Amino acid sequence: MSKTSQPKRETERSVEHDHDACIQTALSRAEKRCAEEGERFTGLRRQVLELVWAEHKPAKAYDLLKKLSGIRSGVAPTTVYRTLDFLQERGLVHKIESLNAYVGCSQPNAEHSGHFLICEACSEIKEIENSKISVWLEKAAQDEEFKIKTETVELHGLCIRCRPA
Amino acid sequence: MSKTSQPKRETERSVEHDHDACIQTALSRAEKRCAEEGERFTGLRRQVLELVWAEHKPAKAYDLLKKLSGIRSGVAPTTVYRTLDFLQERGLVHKIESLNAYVGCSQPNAEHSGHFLICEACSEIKEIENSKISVWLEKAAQDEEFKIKTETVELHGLCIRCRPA
DNA sequence: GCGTTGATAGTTATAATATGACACTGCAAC
DNA sequence: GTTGCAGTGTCATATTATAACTATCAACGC
Repeated sequence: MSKTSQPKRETERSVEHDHDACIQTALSRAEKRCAEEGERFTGLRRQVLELVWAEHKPAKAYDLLKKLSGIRSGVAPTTVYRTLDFLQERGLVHKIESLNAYVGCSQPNAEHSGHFLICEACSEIKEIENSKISVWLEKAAQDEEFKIKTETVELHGLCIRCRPA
Repeated sequence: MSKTSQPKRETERSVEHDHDACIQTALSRAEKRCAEEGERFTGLRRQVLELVWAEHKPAKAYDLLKKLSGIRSGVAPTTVYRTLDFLQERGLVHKIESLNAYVGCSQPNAEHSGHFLICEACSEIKEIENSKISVWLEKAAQDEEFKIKTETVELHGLCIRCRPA
């Protein structure tokens, strides 16, 4: 949560991943995106986004609620859901429907539904940047003359670190 | 719900779709599938499956609960969820994660997660039989060396009948 | 047939997730 | 500085889902 970068912790990811920098990037992108749209990136919104980005894992609304209560007062479920809705509408977080949980969006500039790889073992979530998926799905939908508006694609399984060698 | 086929109603679908036959097919497939696995296809299970299949639309657990209460006694949430779990495990129904609702599975023999087209306008759900989708998703996952176990693919939009000409 | 056993279903309670409606506050545009 | 509205606080409640325990039933060996 600090603005200054911490020494890397040797988690599964950290060898190649400076997560404090990762969070900072997300926050500045959010700031920029809100500015572009004439929306205010308030303290509450920043805090919630920061908490969602705390890990590359799904964050449950009521867990966010608990953590948020630790850093400000007058926090109710509404507070959290309202803020998550705001962030979702601006493409700053995605809801993972199959988990009732939220993750930070790694490419908030694009107009897109997210596509996710979700590890059953370590819970880490990776958003796939593969735009071919949408093209493929469009193709499949066209066979039925169906016009896609939003895509929920959540692939559960084992990530590279958790799958047996 | 009757065993005998009713005259077709002129719903959006019915011109080409005899839904009573559709339900009957689903029920006999379920019966067969349970028999194969040495499971009992009890009255409760049949009633729940029948209710799920009442329409090609997502059925909410608590709506099923209400309807079920109309045709038997001692029905509680547990009753419904337990039965839905049973049916899901045998591939007879799918849960639509993005709606917290259930639909009958149209291809219960296959070992598969479902892929769905969900119309925002009329709520009808169509399960896509396109096996290429899984192949494509596997391919995308392989880039990340991710091993997929289950796929949630729910495409929201407008079906052929509801999209503007 | 009869008792044993395991699966099925009933019962009660409660947890987890999410929304609605209204009031207050403080920033920003004028 | 006032006014208006977005943002937040507050309270109440709806919706979705599970846990733990009990009772019942049906299949099987004897």
